[in-house]
Amino acid sequence: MRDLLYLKDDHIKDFIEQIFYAYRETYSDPKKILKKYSFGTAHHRAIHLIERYEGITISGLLNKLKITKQSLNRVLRDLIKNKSIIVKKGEIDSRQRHIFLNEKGKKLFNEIFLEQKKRIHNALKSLDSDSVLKFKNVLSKIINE
Amino acid sequence: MRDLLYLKDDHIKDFIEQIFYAYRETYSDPKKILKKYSFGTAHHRAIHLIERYEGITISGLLNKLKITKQSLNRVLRDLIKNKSIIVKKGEIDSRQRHIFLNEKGKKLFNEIFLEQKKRIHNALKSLDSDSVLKFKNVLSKIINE
DNA sequence: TAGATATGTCAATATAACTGACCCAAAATA
DNA sequence: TATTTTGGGTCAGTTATATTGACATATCTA
Repeated sequence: MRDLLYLKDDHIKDFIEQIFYAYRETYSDPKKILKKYSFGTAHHRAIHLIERYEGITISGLLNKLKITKQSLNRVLRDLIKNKSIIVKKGEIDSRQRHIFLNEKGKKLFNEIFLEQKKRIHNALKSLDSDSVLKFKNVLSKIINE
Repeated sequence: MRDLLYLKDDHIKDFIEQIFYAYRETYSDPKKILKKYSFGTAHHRAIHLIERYEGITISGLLNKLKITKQSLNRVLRDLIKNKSIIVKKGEIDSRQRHIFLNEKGKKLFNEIFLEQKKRIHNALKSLDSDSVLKFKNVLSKIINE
């Protein structure tokens, strides 16, 4: 209870504000790269998840992105047209589509990631592992509710 | 250097993903409330900053929001029409406009904040003050670059 | 076979941003 | 004082990303 200090409203308001800045800055760094491909942040988020969860299905993406399938479809159409991703029918359940980055997509992802990495790397490099672990722990608590 | 583990690419990718989720969840909680007033997240962000920085000027808001003044103006027009904010000419520099929440705006802010507070409060309550301090420290490092 | 599930798509609309071109008034400066 | 800069406002058009709602199709499951 001696920690109640850290739960004061002003403190929480600061958090809310800082989370906004952190998101905005982290996701605006690679915008120039995306523009070269005529992509936006929506494409970025999809590419990110497809890289992280190789072979993810449409509904898997929908659950993570929390957008409608109409919105997702526009993004995926662009990525397919650009030949950054490929889509494979499920072997077990052939209704499902499994999505993968191909070579072009992997290159694009790496370009994007390199930009974002700079910021995070810079932030973390001066910190000890305890800070990093605790940061991640708090983040996950915020997400899980 | 023993902490290099915490800077591995996959770890950084996780961060980037989690920051997205944290932002999205934190800012989607109060959407039902905003809708009652026909406001969106753009209005929310403006209201938040006006509450935090009482009397903030237009250029102050622009610097924090990093949007164009045309975009900001749309939002502020709505808030003025709704009588949630008032705008005062600067006494020292009468070109400037200082923006304040009035009673209606304060009520709205509190309604919104209460929703957001739940999530953050829940996340922080089980944690020690060290975690909270370190979380905030990492966040600020990410923002400052 | 009937129903549920996974995906795809058409059309219209909403939200929040953008670019670019101006305007005015007031402050700062040469 | 004359000129330039700054702070703010606005018109018009466009783009990016999302929405709702309605259907369609193939495949899986009970």
